Amino acid sequence: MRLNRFFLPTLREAPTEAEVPSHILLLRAGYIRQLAAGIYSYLPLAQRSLLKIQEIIRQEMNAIGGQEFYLPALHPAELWKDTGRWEVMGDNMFRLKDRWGRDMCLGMTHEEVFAKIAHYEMRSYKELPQYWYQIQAKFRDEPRPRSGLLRVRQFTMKDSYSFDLDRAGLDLSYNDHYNAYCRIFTRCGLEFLVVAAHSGAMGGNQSHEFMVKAEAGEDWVATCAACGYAANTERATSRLAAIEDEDAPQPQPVKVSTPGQKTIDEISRFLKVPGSGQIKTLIYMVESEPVLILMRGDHQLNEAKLESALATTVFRPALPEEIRQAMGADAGSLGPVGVKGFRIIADRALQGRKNMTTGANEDDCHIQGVTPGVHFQAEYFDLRTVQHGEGCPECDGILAVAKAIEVGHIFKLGTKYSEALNARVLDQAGNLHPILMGSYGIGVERILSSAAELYHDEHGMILPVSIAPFEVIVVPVSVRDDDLLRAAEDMYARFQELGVDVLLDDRDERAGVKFNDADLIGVPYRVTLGQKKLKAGLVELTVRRTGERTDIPLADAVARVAGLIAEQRRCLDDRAAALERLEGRA
RNA sequence: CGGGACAUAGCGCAGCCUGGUUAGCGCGCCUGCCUUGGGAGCAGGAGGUCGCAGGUUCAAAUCCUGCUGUCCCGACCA
Repeated sequence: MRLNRFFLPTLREAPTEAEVPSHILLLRAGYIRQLAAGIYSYLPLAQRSLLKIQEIIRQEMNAIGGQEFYLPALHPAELWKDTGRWEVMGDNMFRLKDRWGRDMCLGMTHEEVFAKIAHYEMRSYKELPQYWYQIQAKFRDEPRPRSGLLRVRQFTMKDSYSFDLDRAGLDLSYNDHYNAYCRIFTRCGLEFLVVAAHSGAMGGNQSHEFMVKAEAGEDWVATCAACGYAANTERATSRLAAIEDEDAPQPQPVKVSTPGQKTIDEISRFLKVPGSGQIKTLIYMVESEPVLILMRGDHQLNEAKLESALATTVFRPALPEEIRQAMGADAGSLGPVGVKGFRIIADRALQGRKNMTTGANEDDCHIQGVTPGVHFQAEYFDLRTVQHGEGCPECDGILAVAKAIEVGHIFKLGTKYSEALNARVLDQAGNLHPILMGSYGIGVERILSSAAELYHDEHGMILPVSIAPFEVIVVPVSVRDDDLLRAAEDMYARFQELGVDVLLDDRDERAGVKFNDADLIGVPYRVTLGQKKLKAGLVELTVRRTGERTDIPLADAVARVAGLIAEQRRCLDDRAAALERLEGRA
């Protein structure tokens, strides 16, 4: 491509609406422009990069036997009503009506549509397993789009679905996808980690997320450097230091006056009791019934874990009026002792504790000497969010908690959708079985954004060669010098002959402008042609990642750079292949 | 949905508090000269419904009300 005719609207300054590095860079480098909140146009640079990412995904999906489909983005409501997700998805779903007033929606994901096809067409276990995938736009009316392409309302997802007769088959399908995903992200040049994850609204019972550590991420992952334990904090557990409580001085709790003291910290100071010696009482409305949730004072409730414990998604923190009506006191003076008629669930960290402090259900009063199991009964679950620096649950190591971007997520769905949509096959014995499904997603734009987050400097992006929109840029420092221009044109033509994605900066601009643009858009290699060196038969090669510059003979420049690019690609491919051996499953 | 902020030229901003004739600045853009190894220099020029709609006023970018849009902080997900 000739830059002279290429649409490259680079910005010298960062637009104010952008805060995270990838957003700023993608805007500045002329990759994207915003159309509305969370809706972006992809300009030629972005499109080139995204197509390369999609091609890598295609190759790896095809390699495990995946078959590419292309399903509608526009769905009839009935399909989603059949699985109950018409209601479950709530305001996150874009809804519309057709001219006859029929309810329609834009697809948020495609379990329903694929399962429907399976329902119509799959009859026998002999047809299984199947891996079906597509690369398609998804629509989600996010409450808060943000961070450029990281959280948007329309995005491109590679979604695949596996169909198996039984559990063992699903396990194999899941592993195939697990391995394919490792290869995909590796070939895209990302450093990533795989973590145990919460299944959420998707249903199913096992899932992993593929995470790229980055400040701009919206997820938190807990990892142990010692044993490799890794989990989303929605799932992560940790080893807590044991606490030896003294026996309470009296058999019954004692009420104390705590005027104006509401928070855990205030009580700590006022009563000289650390947060770990207190019971924090939260009231949630669960399917419109108040439920008491008890946490150790210094611990945080994790709503994803609460969802698992309650086995419902219909809950929310109670409003102040609801709290007063249920408990007879305001938040800040609540406790489980003497409460009747409400469900009480408690975090496991309270099990075996004694002589604790909590609210008395009377404003400005607390009680001390409370022992779980003696002064109140509760159902125990793991409900707390792990904290940085706590002990690893699987070894003697220490957990680190870091922010991360979710680039992929794989689920074992089971039969939720196949049962709802009646996708069944006959087994060998002639019995009907609902098909076991798996669901596997990759956020295509998030790969690009993650790369930009991971690899940039003050000059711009430094994209991996496998996903960079161009592999090399040829820069004659002046196009008014015929010799330079001719040499550059010649080099450009020879790169093209070799199938290298080459950009020729034939703009009549000063060298500095060209260098800055090349740096900004993140082209991995730059060949600079200047008068002096050219007379000596030399050109300059600059490696974007390292900034390293070397003079090389004009005569071998093309072969040399093409070789470097191929070597870089091979390096990523080799790493992907090595992963496969490591897992040894696919 | 709760909380906070912003909206003036393509981008970044000033002006608004304390209303007043032609709304400025930097970058970018166009023309010419000059320059050509890290966003140069000189001269000239184009470009604005001051987010929208009402209101107050002799007079509104400026004050008031409503709306819309965008961003940021909390609950959802690729």
